[in-house]
Amino acid sequence: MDERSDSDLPLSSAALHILLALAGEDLHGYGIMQEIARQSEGIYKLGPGTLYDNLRKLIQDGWVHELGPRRGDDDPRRRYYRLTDAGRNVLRAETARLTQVVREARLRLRIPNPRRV
Amino acid sequence: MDERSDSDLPLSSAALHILLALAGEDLHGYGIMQEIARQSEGIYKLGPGTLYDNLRKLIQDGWVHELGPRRGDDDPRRRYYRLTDAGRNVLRAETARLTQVVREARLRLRIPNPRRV
DNA sequence: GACAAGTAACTCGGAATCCGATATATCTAT
DNA sequence: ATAGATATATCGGATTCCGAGTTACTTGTC
Repeated sequence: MDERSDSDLPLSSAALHILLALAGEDLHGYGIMQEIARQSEGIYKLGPGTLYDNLRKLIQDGWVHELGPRRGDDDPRRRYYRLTDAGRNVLRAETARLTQVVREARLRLRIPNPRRV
Repeated sequence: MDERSDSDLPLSSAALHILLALAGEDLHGYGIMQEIARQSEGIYKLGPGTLYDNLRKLIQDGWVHELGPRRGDDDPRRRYYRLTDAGRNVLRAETARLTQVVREARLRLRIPNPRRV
């Protein structure tokens, strides 16, 4: 079980949220922005600058790859992106790391652990 | 229930870890670096550049304040820092936010929730 | 007492990242 | 036909990161 993508951690908030959005389904750029806003209930918003900067880097690192436009009646302007296996792995590693961080924070802040998360 | 420090979120990794380190006890700069390395088991390391950049900003924002050197046999070079109430509040808010992020990630990655965190 | 290693605070400047304003064009509904 | 939402993308200033380096003190050990 190769678990060490640790040198890539921690992910920036932008990268984390993009990977998280793509973990559910393939999305195009605009869709990623909407999905992130939806998931975070508007707390975390990401503009086009940050999105495309990050998308470029994520592709370069091999964590995301571009699918191009879909066939069918889909809007042909859309360019879809998909999480790679490597991308899924870093997201998994970052989730594990954040779990520890949250646990530590709960301990220090005396916030009781939820019975069910 | 005033819960909205949301505009300050998300915290950068550096800020989060500094606040987290200080949530346990007052620490001096060097001690913060060590505590962070310890907490993350060496995964996340923070050099002096990032530390002091962030410390300056955290103080400016009123989330941390400086205590100065301690009396007694303590190393007189040490300058201690303490988390303010406001700092504790943002840390609490960020913890809540990250809890959601982790939950969402577990869902999407099909990682089962732990019975006890 | 001399020496080394570790502790401690802090600066510097290049690199990376953020991020909104802006541009351009297309699609959808009235 | 028009308006508003959808969609991709760039640009450049601002912010942040971050390690190398600087200075100096403390705590050993020989």
